[in-house]
Amino acid sequence: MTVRHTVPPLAAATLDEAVEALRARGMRVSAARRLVLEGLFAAGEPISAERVAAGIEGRIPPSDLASVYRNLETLEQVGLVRHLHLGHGPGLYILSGAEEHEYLVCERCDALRTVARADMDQVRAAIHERFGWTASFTHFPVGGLCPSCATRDPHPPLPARDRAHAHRH
Amino acid sequence: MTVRHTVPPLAAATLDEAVEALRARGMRVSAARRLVLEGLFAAGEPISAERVAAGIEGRIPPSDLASVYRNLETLEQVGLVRHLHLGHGPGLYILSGAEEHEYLVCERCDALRTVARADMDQVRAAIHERFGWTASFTHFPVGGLCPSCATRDPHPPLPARDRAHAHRH
DNA sequence: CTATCAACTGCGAACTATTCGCGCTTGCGA
DNA sequence: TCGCAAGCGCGAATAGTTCGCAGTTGATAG
Repeated sequence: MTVRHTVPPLAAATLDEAVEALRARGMRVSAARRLVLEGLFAAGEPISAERVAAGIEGRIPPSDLASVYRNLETLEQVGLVRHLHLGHGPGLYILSGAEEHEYLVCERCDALRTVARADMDQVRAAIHERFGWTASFTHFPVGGLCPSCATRDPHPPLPARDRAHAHRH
Repeated sequence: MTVRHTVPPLAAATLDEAVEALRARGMRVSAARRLVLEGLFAAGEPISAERVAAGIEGRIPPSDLASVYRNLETLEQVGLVRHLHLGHGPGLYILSGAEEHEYLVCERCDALRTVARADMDQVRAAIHERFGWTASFTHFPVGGLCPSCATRDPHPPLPARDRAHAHRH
């Protein structure tokens, strides 16, 4: 996860394509590495290293967690994989698909919306115009409130799971 | 850091005001708690729990890290404090000032730009119009490339700190 | 087809960030 | 000024991730 988010994405449509990309750079295609790729192809959505190592609910054989992390990092350096953060909890990894995705998360209900990069272009333009920043929501999503949470009371009385100290008697 | 980012902010301009806010909710103002507040007022920028506990380079007496975390959480529940993530590394805490701040980080050079909430309103509007999301960049910043990194080569040849495996012989 | 050897693996331990359990202390209302 | 729950400080636990190292293996040269 220590890979900078400035590596150009390298889209591979299939496992074989990804494998080719690795070989083309003189990198080995070990069993463990191939397994990580298989896992990411099988998952098709952002997934934690832990879940890959555990075998993605039986879809691939379980493997060593440290190796999974190492391979995710390697694949990320190549550009085949990227990671993102959707709130607290572990980092999530995903293949850099042909179509780049960007994300919006609801900080109240954790709803996740995945959008094509192009759908965010107006927003990106607004940011660029105002701040000169070339924004990207692939690493950090757009946070905030989803439509339904925004409509409901935007500030619930209390976070529900802990109301200690919240009284006055 | 487990506090939802949906707690309404509570701005306190001075330590005394913050202390008053706590008392007004029947919460105690212990030495350790006051120290955390003093630290945040002294720092005036997003700061890690670790750094608060260490005494902010001698500006306040050092204190117990677990207590600092507990107090930050408590203060966050009240709305006096919020935290954000600027890349990897520890969460950073800051007082919710009178003027809400939002952030942009450069994912290549780590430059941080702090802007008033109002400055982001056009961007927020663009997001709202397109996705219905009520965006906020206080918890997750806008990621991307700062003006100067975007102008220079947006994809440096390699992340500099690790070019192992990067050859073909 | 086999040997070679650095890349890679798997395992355990280390590390960073954060939280918990618990017995002692203390802020504050009565 | 007393009582006692809120809060403290300490140590241990937990989650997520990385490191060190001895053993294994994929890709190439022969």
